[in-house]
Amino acid sequence: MAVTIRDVAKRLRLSITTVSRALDGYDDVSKKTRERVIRTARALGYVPSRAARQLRRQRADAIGYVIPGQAPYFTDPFSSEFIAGLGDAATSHNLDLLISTASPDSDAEHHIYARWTQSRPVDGIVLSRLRLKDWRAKYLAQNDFPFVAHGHARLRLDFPYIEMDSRAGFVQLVQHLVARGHRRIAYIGAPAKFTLQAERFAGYQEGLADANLAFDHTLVGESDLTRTGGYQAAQRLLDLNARPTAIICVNDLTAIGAMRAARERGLLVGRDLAIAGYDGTEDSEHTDPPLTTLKQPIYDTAQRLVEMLLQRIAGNSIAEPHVILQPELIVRESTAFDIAS
Amino acid sequence: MAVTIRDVAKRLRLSITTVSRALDGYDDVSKKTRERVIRTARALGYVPSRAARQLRRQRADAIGYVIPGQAPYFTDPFSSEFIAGLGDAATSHNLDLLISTASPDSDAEHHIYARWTQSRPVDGIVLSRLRLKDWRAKYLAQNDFPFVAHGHARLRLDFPYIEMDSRAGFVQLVQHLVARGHRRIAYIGAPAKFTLQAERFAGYQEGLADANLAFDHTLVGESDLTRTGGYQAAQRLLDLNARPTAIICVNDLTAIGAMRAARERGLLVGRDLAIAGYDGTEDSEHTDPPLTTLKQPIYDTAQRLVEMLLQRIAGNSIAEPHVILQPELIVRESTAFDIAS
DNA sequence: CATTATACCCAAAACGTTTTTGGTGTCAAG
DNA sequence: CTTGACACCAAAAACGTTTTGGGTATAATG
Repeated sequence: MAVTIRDVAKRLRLSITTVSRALDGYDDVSKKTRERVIRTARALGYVPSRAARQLRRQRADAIGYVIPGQAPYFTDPFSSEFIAGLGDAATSHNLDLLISTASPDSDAEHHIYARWTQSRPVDGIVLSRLRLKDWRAKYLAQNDFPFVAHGHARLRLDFPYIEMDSRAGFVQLVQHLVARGHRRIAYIGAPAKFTLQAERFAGYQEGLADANLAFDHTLVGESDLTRTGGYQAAQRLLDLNARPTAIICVNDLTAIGAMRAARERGLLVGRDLAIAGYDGTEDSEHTDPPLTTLKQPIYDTAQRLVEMLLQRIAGNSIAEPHVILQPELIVRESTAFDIAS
Repeated sequence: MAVTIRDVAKRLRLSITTVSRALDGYDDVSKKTRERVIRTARALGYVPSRAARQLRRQRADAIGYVIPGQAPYFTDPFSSEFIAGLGDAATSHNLDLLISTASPDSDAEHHIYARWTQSRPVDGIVLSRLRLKDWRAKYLAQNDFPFVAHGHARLRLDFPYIEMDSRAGFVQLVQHLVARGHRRIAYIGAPAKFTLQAERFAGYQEGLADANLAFDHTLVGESDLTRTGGYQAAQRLLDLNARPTAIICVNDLTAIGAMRAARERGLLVGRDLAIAGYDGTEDSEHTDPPLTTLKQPIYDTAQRLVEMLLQRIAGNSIAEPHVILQPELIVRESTAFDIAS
């Protein structure tokens, strides 16, 4: 059996009250006793029981995150970098991080949020990959449950979030391609329900309009944000009679899949066809050729979100509750060369 | 405030005992009462408090996993697929999954294991990427804390694990390369402390011996299991006077980095240089050219490990406590062609 | 000497469950 | 009528903390 506060108290012939208060640094216990307590507590290897503390304090000292996994491709570098950021921030604040997986709008997803808000194993939740009408945000707001999000929703709700101005990013990306001589620029997006798709697609269209290029819906494909999704969508685009000379992809994984489709058709990416992605994951540095991308600070964002969430849980007002960051355009060889139009 | 068991009892004019036992399906409460209880419990939205239950039952209904993260490259596809497997298995058993990150043998790592074993927010722990003398396995075994592992250690310890016979896999891989005409086959490994390195390196050497090829230590490089690590190690190998014609990499990420180094030197992977990896991640399908690899069932292994861990926690003996699986050699273009030796 | 201030410490309640132990009422058998 | 069995229910203890509301010395002050 683990050593409890009672054991420490008994050993020192003190009350458990005093031990508790000594360890918590209250000033109504003498310096000498406090030191004695701390010393023997450490000697005995005493660590407070999490469950007991939670029960008494009515908080869990834990935060939760549900990976938006989609069988059979869970392995999204965005998620894993995001989780690393959450995890590191959590441990540095002495919190636990609870992880679950559920595909968007599934029963499992509903179930996990219900459980987490009722049974309260977590004090707050981090949301990512928001949807336009995000039931999670609605539900959590309704139940007054603390949460923060990466990205925002199209709802009349006020919650703290960090968002990338990916719209501006994609405008910039289109500009870049136009400057390289591209006129037929395709776009491979994500399902329409995701906010990120709305933003990025709007940026793509705005970029076209700015350059006086007509929007052509046959040049728009859809991916499920995986490599395979990008591969499939690109196959269709590249088999068009009037093939695009450039493809902008909603994320790096999609772009990696698209590059493969291009290679299979004997196209040299960078020369015959430009491809660009979004996220700036480590993947993008090592593709052939290295991938032009819009980089977002995933790890740092995750950390900052945890800080915001903690403020939210503590009931403090947040200095800057709506953060908007600019993605950084990183031009690499996949779009580096002029195209003969 | 959340609704407690007391509220349900009061509403029904029953004791909390009866409510508790009714909900847990004991047979000393009449069918009629049980149904009434269940109905109003649901109507009131009652969910047992996790903390209270944990405290009373002396278990957490949660398992823990520490991601072997290494700043600044956390984004390991192995980990994220592994986590997805753990997460899905956990939710399907109504468990929570606690995640933390720590780099191997760091203070943070010691700290987290101490906390988890003492403060008991988890009932058991899943280990991965074992080390030859793994202090974690030693520590957990000493403290009689339930754990299972992916891979095993070189210690006199008996714990349940699932392991790949990567040694045999690498022998097979060398054979494959030899059959393609390769004679100078290099190897990029991981730090020596990892079991996986010992296994795979041994397989590489054994394969050479089987083919009567001399072992040449200059053909051995070391990576930190990341793309960048592979890139750097491959640079050295490819700048040798007597350059290898094939490079076997300890994992897919390393191989992806090595491919980049090859491209930068104008070498066509598959024709001028063969490269192979290990893991069979989705990455490997989409590289240029697609990567030959040894595939291991990461997701399924994670799920199975959770099952084993639950048996361990319940104190049951495990039918098959030491599982050894064969990785599957997937030959793709990166090693597909004969080399002119 | 009585009073107050100060410094330290403690008993007990509370958090929300589960489990142990025992109690009451009904009915059938002796 | 007594006894035992059975079905149902409840009181209370326990899990290990934190917090509330004192309490007791000792020293300083009037």
